[in-house]
Amino acid sequence: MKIATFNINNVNRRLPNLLEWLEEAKPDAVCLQELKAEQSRFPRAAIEAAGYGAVWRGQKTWNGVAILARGAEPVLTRDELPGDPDDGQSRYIEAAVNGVLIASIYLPNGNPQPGPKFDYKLAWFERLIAHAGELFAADLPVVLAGDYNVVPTERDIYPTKSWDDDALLQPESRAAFARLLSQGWTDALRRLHPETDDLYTFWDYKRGRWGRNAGLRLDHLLLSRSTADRLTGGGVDRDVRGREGASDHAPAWISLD
DNA sequence: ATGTCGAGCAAAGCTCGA
Repeated sequence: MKIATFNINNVNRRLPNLLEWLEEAKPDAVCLQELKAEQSRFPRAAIEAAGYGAVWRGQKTWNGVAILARGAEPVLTRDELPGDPDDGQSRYIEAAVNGVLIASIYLPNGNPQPGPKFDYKLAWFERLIAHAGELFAADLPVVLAGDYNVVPTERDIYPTKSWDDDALLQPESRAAFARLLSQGWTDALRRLHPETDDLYTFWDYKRGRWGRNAGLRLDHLLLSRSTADRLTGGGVDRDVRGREGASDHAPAWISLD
Protein backbone atom coordinates (compact mmCIF):
# COMPACT_ATOMS: atom_id res chain seq x y z
CA MET A 1 0.00 0.00 0.00
CA LYS A 2 1.45 3.30 -1.14
CA ILE A 3 0.55 6.40 0.91
CA ALA A 4 1.59 9.91 -0.12
CA THR A 5 1.36 13.46 1.17
CA PHE A 6 1.37 16.48 -1.11
CA ASN A 7 0.94 20.15 -0.28
CA ILE A 8 -0.75 21.08 -3.56
CA ASN A 9 -0.90 24.87 -2.97
CA ASN A 10 -4.32 25.40 -4.56
CA VAL A 11 -6.04 22.25 -5.78
CA ASN A 12 -7.93 23.97 -8.61
CA ARG A 13 -5.07 26.02 -10.01
CA ARG A 14 -2.78 22.97 -9.94
CA LEU A 15 -5.34 20.32 -10.85
CA PRO A 16 -3.47 19.29 -14.05
CA ASN A 17 -0.28 18.82 -12.00
CA LEU A 18 -2.15 16.72 -9.44
CA LEU A 19 -3.85 14.53 -12.06
CA GLU A 20 -0.61 13.96 -13.94
CA TRP A 21 1.16 12.86 -10.76
CA LEU A 22 -1.73 10.60 -9.66
CA GLU A 23 -1.66 8.90 -13.04
CA GLU A 24 2.06 8.17 -12.94
CA ALA A 25 2.60 7.54 -9.19
CA LYS A 26 -0.67 5.64 -8.58
CA PRO A 27 -0.68 6.08 -4.79
CA ASP A 28 -3.36 4.10 -2.91
CA ALA A 29 -3.99 6.96 -0.50
CA VAL A 30 -3.09 10.64 -0.75
CA CYS A 31 -3.12 13.38 1.86
CA LEU A 32 -3.48 16.84 0.33
CA GLN A 33 -2.91 20.19 2.04
CA GLU A 34 -3.48 23.80 1.09
CA LEU A 35 -6.51 23.14 -1.07
CA LYS A 36 -7.26 26.88 -0.98
CA ALA A 37 -10.81 26.10 -2.03
CA GLU A 38 -14.06 26.36 -0.15
CA GLN A 39 -15.97 23.15 0.50
CA SER A 40 -18.17 23.37 -2.61
CA ARG A 41 -15.17 24.14 -4.87
CA PHE A 42 -13.25 20.90 -4.40
CA PRO A 43 -12.74 19.29 -7.86
CA ARG A 44 -14.49 16.09 -6.90
CA ALA A 45 -15.57 15.08 -10.41
CA ALA A 46 -12.07 15.30 -11.90
CA ILE A 47 -10.61 13.34 -9.00
CA GLU A 48 -13.33 10.70 -9.25
CA ALA A 49 -12.67 10.43 -12.98
CA ALA A 50 -9.02 9.77 -12.13
CA GLY A 51 -10.18 6.79 -10.04
CA TYR A 52 -10.13 8.27 -6.54
CA GLY A 53 -12.71 8.66 -3.81
CA ALA A 54 -12.19 11.62 -1.52
CA VAL A 55 -13.08 13.29 1.74
CA TRP A 56 -12.11 16.90 2.28
CA ARG A 57 -12.50 19.90 4.51
CA GLY A 58 -12.27 23.13 2.54
CA GLN A 59 -12.00 26.78 3.48
CA LYS A 60 -12.21 29.98 1.49
CA THR A 61 -8.80 31.29 0.30
CA TRP A 62 -6.55 29.50 2.82
CA ASN A 63 -5.75 26.06 4.21
CA GLY A 64 -7.97 23.08 3.36
CA VAL A 65 -7.08 19.36 3.60
CA ALA A 66 -8.21 16.18 1.86
CA ILE A 67 -7.69 12.42 1.79
CA LEU A 68 -8.00 10.49 -1.48
CA ALA A 69 -8.26 6.71 -1.90
CA ARG A 70 -7.64 4.86 -5.13
CA GLY A 71 -10.69 2.82 -6.12
CA ALA A 72 -12.31 3.35 -2.71
CA GLU A 73 -14.14 5.84 -0.53
CA PRO A 74 -12.16 6.94 2.53
CA VAL A 75 -14.20 6.45 5.71
CA LEU A 76 -14.20 9.82 7.47
CA THR A 77 -13.43 9.62 11.20
CA ARG A 78 -13.03 13.34 11.95
CA ASP A 79 -12.55 16.62 10.13
CA GLU A 80 -11.13 18.77 12.89
CA LEU A 81 -8.45 18.48 15.50
CA PRO A 82 -9.96 18.18 19.00
CA GLY A 83 -9.20 20.74 21.67
CA ASP A 84 -10.46 24.11 20.45
CA PRO A 85 -14.07 24.47 19.31
CA ASP A 86 -13.36 28.08 18.26
CA ASP A 87 -10.68 27.10 15.74
CA GLY A 88 -12.30 27.59 12.34
CA GLN A 89 -9.21 26.82 10.23
CA SER A 90 -9.35 23.69 8.06
CA ARG A 91 -6.09 21.96 8.92
CA TYR A 92 -6.94 18.39 9.92
CA ILE A 93 -8.89 15.52 8.43
CA GLU A 94 -8.75 11.83 9.31
CA ALA A 95 -10.12 8.77 7.55
CA ALA A 96 -9.74 5.02 7.35
CA VAL A 97 -8.43 3.64 4.04
CA ASN A 98 -7.91 -0.07 3.53
CA GLY A 99 -7.55 -0.74 7.26
CA VAL A 100 -5.14 2.13 7.95
CA LEU A 101 -6.18 5.25 9.85
CA ILE A 102 -4.73 8.20 7.96
CA ALA A 103 -4.55 11.85 9.02
CA SER A 104 -3.89 14.73 6.62
CA ILE A 105 -2.26 17.53 8.59
CA TYR A 106 -1.56 21.15 7.71
CA LEU A 107 0.21 22.56 10.72
CA PRO A 108 0.25 26.37 10.98
CA ASN A 109 3.23 28.12 9.41
CA GLY A 110 3.63 30.43 12.41
CA ASN A 111 5.33 33.40 10.79
CA PRO A 112 6.12 36.01 11.77
CA GLN A 113 7.61 34.97 15.07
CA PRO A 114 7.30 35.91 17.80
CA GLY A 115 3.64 36.89 17.69
CA PRO A 116 0.07 35.58 17.69
CA LYS A 117 0.60 33.37 14.62
CA PHE A 118 3.52 31.63 16.28
CA ASP A 119 1.47 31.22 19.46
CA TYR A 120 -1.29 29.63 17.37
CA LYS A 121 1.23 27.27 15.78
CA LEU A 122 2.50 26.08 19.16
CA ALA A 123 -1.01 25.76 20.60
CA TRP A 124 -2.11 23.75 17.54
CA PHE A 125 0.96 21.53 18.01
CA GLU A 126 -0.08 20.83 21.61
CA ARG A 127 -3.53 19.76 20.44
CA LEU A 128 -1.93 17.49 17.82
CA ILE A 129 0.38 15.94 20.42
CA ALA A 130 -2.60 15.25 22.69
CA HIS A 131 -4.65 13.62 19.92
CA ALA A 132 -1.69 11.70 18.49
CA GLY A 133 -0.97 10.33 21.96
CA GLU A 134 -4.43 8.79 22.08
CA LEU A 135 -4.07 7.30 18.61
CA PHE A 136 -0.66 5.83 19.41
CA ALA A 137 -1.89 4.36 22.68
CA ALA A 138 -4.77 2.67 20.84
CA ASP A 139 -2.13 0.60 18.99
CA LEU A 140 -3.91 0.91 15.65
CA PRO A 141 -2.27 1.09 12.23
CA VAL A 142 -1.96 4.88 11.88
CA VAL A 143 -0.16 7.23 9.47
CA LEU A 144 0.02 10.93 10.40
CA ALA A 145 0.97 12.61 7.13
CA GLY A 146 1.21 16.21 6.06
CA ASP A 147 2.93 19.54 6.00
CA TYR A 148 4.19 19.99 9.56
CA ASN A 149 5.84 23.33 8.79
CA VAL A 150 8.84 22.21 10.84
CA VAL A 151 12.43 21.57 9.73
CA PRO A 152 13.22 18.86 12.30
CA THR A 153 17.03 19.09 12.28
CA GLU A 154 19.92 20.89 10.56
CA ARG A 155 20.18 17.99 8.15
CA ASP A 156 16.71 18.87 6.86
CA ILE A 157 17.72 22.21 5.30
CA TYR A 158 20.45 23.36 2.92
CA PRO A 159 23.41 25.16 4.52
CA THR A 160 22.18 28.72 5.11
CA LYS A 161 21.48 31.36 7.73
CA SER A 162 18.53 32.78 5.77
CA TRP A 163 15.89 30.92 7.77
CA ASP A 164 17.33 31.38 11.26
CA ASP A 165 14.51 33.67 12.38
CA ASP A 166 11.80 31.70 10.61
CA ALA A 167 9.08 29.95 12.60
CA LEU A 168 9.88 26.65 10.81
CA LEU A 169 13.30 26.39 12.49
CA GLN A 170 12.68 27.78 15.97
CA PRO A 171 13.71 25.65 18.94
CA GLU A 172 10.09 25.63 20.17
CA SER A 173 8.87 24.23 16.83
CA ARG A 174 11.58 21.58 16.75
CA ALA A 175 11.01 20.64 20.39
CA ALA A 176 7.30 20.15 19.75
CA PHE A 177 8.01 17.90 16.76
CA ALA A 178 10.56 15.92 18.81
CA ARG A 179 8.02 15.53 21.62
CA LEU A 180 5.46 14.18 19.15
CA LEU A 181 8.01 11.65 17.84
CA SER A 182 8.92 10.66 21.40
CA GLN A 183 5.46 9.13 21.82
CA GLY A 184 6.88 6.37 19.63
CA TRP A 185 6.10 7.52 16.07
CA THR A 186 8.55 6.71 13.27
CA ASP A 187 9.59 9.51 10.91
CA ALA A 188 9.35 7.20 7.89
CA LEU A 189 11.45 9.06 5.32
CA ARG A 190 14.29 9.77 7.72
CA ARG A 191 14.21 6.15 8.88
CA LEU A 192 14.56 4.99 5.27
CA HIS A 193 17.20 7.56 4.28
CA PRO A 194 19.18 8.35 7.44
CA GLU A 195 22.22 9.83 5.68
CA THR A 196 20.58 11.77 2.85
CA ASP A 197 21.39 15.47 3.10
CA ASP A 198 18.86 16.67 0.55
CA LEU A 199 15.74 14.76 1.47
CA TYR A 200 13.81 17.96 0.84
CA THR A 201 10.10 18.32 0.11
CA PHE A 202 9.84 22.12 -0.29
CA TRP A 203 11.73 24.66 -2.36
CA ASP A 204 10.68 28.30 -2.03
CA TYR A 205 9.63 30.04 -5.24
CA LYS A 206 11.99 32.89 -4.38
CA ARG A 207 15.61 33.40 -5.35
CA GLY A 208 15.99 30.37 -7.59
CA ARG A 209 15.87 27.96 -4.71
CA TRP A 210 14.59 25.08 -6.80
CA GLY A 211 17.34 25.56 -9.37
CA ARG A 212 20.07 25.39 -6.76
CA ASN A 213 18.41 22.67 -4.64
CA ALA A 214 18.01 25.02 -1.67
CA GLY A 215 15.24 22.98 -0.07
CA LEU A 216 13.66 22.18 3.26
CA ARG A 217 12.12 18.96 4.57
CA LEU A 218 8.69 20.00 5.86
CA ASP A 219 6.39 17.16 4.81
CA HIS A 220 6.49 14.10 7.03
CA LEU A 221 4.82 10.70 7.36
CA LEU A 222 4.75 9.46 10.96
CA LEU A 223 4.02 5.78 11.55
CA SER A 224 2.54 4.00 14.53
CA ARG A 225 4.16 0.79 15.74
CA SER A 226 2.29 -1.64 13.50
CA THR A 227 2.64 0.50 10.36
CA ALA A 228 6.36 1.07 11.05
CA ASP A 229 6.79 -2.72 11.08
CA ARG A 230 5.29 -2.83 7.59
CA LEU A 231 7.45 -0.06 6.05
CA THR A 232 9.19 -1.27 2.88
CA GLY A 233 10.14 1.89 1.02
CA GLY A 234 9.54 5.54 0.34
CA GLY A 235 10.86 8.74 -1.16
CA VAL A 236 10.15 12.16 -2.57
CA ASP A 237 8.87 12.68 -6.12
CA ARG A 238 11.07 15.70 -6.51
CA ASP A 239 10.79 16.02 -10.28
CA VAL A 240 7.17 17.11 -9.74
CA ARG A 241 8.53 20.34 -8.22
CA GLY A 242 10.30 21.23 -11.45
CA ARG A 243 7.26 21.12 -13.70
CA GLU A 244 5.27 23.96 -15.25
CA GLY A 245 2.97 25.59 -12.73
CA ALA A 246 4.22 23.37 -9.87
CA SER A 247 3.41 23.68 -6.19
CA ASP A 248 6.35 24.77 -4.05
CA HIS A 249 6.17 21.32 -2.38
CA ALA A 250 6.86 17.88 -3.90
CA PRO A 251 4.93 14.71 -2.97
CA ALA A 252 6.48 12.45 -0.31
CA TRP A 253 5.40 8.80 -0.12
CA ILE A 254 5.88 5.47 1.61
CA SER A 255 5.08 1.84 0.86
CA LEU A 256 3.63 -0.51 3.47
CA ASP A 257 3.63 -4.28 3.17
C1' DA B 1 15.78 43.96 2.13
C1' DT B 2 15.10 41.24 -1.38
C1' DG B 3 13.25 37.53 -4.02
C1' DT B 4 7.91 34.40 -6.02
C1' DC B 5 3.22 33.36 -6.40
C1' DG B 6 -1.64 33.97 -6.10
C1' DA B 7 -6.12 35.66 -3.94
C1' DG B 8 -9.09 39.22 -2.23
C1' DC B 9 -10.99 43.46 -2.73
C1' DA B 10 -12.83 46.10 -6.03
C1' DA B 11 -11.86 48.10 -10.23
C1' DA B 12 -5.68 48.89 -10.11
C1' DG B 13 -2.69 48.20 -7.48
C1' DC B 14 -2.00 47.22 -2.70
C1' DT B 15 -2.08 43.88 1.11
C1' DC B 16 -1.81 39.47 2.95
C1' DG B 17 -0.21 34.69 3.58
C1' DA B 18 2.99 31.47 2.58
